[in-house]
Amino acid sequence: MIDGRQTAKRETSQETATHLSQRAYERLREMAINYRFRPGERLNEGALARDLQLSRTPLREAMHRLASEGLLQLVSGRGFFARPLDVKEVCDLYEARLALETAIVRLACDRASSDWLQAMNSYLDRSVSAHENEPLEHLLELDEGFHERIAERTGNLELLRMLRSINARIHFFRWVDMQGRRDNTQAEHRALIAAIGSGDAETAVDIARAHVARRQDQIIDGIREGYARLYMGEGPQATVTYPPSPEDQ
Amino acid sequence: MIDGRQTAKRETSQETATHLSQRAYERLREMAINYRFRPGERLNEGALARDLQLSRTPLREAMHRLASEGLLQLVSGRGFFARPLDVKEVCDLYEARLALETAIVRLACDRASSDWLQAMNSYLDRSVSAHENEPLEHLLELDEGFHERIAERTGNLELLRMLRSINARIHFFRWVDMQGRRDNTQAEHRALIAAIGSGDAETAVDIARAHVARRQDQIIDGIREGYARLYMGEGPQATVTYPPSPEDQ
DNA sequence: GCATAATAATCTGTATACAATTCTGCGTAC
DNA sequence: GTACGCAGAATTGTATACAGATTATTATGC
Repeated sequence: MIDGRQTAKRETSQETATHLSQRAYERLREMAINYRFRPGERLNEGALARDLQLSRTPLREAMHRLASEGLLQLVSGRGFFARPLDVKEVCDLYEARLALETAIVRLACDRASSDWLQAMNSYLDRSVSAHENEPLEHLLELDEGFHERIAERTGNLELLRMLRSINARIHFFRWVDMQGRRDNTQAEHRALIAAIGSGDAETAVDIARAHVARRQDQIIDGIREGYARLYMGEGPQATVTYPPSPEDQ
Repeated sequence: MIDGRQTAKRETSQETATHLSQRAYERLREMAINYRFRPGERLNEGALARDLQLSRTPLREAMHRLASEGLLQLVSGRGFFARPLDVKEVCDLYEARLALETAIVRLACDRASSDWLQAMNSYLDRSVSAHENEPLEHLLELDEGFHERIAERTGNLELLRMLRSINARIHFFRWVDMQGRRDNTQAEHRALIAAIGSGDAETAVDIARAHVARRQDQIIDGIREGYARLYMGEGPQATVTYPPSPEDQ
């Protein structure tokens, strides 16, 4: 485990203390998304259960769900592992995101209302006011929220679900990506909303593609940078053990 | 690497003695896909565990995975439910499938090789020879296999994973759909492969769209027919209990 | 010193136990 | 006849126990 175990960032406010399995899922998900576990690290169920103050039964239930979402790996007989920094996988995810965004934007063009356009613009207004001296994490959340709102607008919960799942898995790499160039995406977001509003699907798709597309070398650079960041000043990375075969997803 | 796992087709007889949790997952997945459970039915963990001859612990782990894939529903405090026949959900799934297929076909156009084209045509040859007097289930599997092979060809494991997940969830409705019109999809499949082979993305996408697209009323008809089929000669459907709110996915 | 084998410690996968909640059936009131 | 309430039964959610497998550690040979 890389960082402090209890982040307690804002889940304390809601903390709808439902069932332990659900709580474990939420905590572990947040940790996996942000690579709080070393890539490829084996997760010790006993220790994790102690940290989260629950027993292994609900913990394992949560871990099975996360494995099913691609945020953990389950290796038969050896337990659960944090996902490794897999270049191919991240490239695939970026490509899949591009495909999803394209379809989503196209659908949104048919289904946008003037009320919705106004709401989106005011969302961007709020975002721009927060753009200076804001923690990067927050800016990224705003960006994810923007795209997920477009997906919501399609009315298609399955497309939304898939987009969210992908966003969770590339979250860390987008965060690293933003560290390098803290550029302004506002203009592109405005243009995208405008194109959607005018129902011009081709223009909207072009904007979206230019906005979300990453060249493979950019992605690889981001992963390399992320790797360095994760291990900067940390203990010996030789302790990292990779699972032999991803025979389970 | 893409197809490394057992394709969940012939594990029915003598289970490869992996872990119980995995076995429960495969069995339950097959049951859920084919609506062996009544829509909306609550699944009794004790009874299921007895039937599958295992304890509730691995069973629940499998159920959590299936819930995460949308093949079961988890309602807090009340347990797991078979997914209901939700018109909106199935329409969303068909629409998402169309979006995925579009993107997949477009990518495949760039990445098809002559060897691969030949393999696909021989796959279609084998399919056509099996087209008469074959159980519908088998024909549907051949069709799913055809589309998943195209997805494999993109090299993108995430797109393939998403397509498989969607196919699992609409499998039953496609089966019902095929019952009505046992038409020949071979010609369209041939044309699609030809278009992919010539690298003509726009034509390929058009063919794919025409091939997989379903109008909403067609989908609704299929669901209605499926409903009738599920309850034909069955007990009173008043025993079916729906979960009050899908507060978990 | 290095590789290999034997042994101890740890960990996973599963079964079982149990408390808290939910469901069921019946009785009662109106 | 319908609605409400309550006790008993059934079920879920979680903790704990334990066997088998895996990993770490020590011992041994060269």
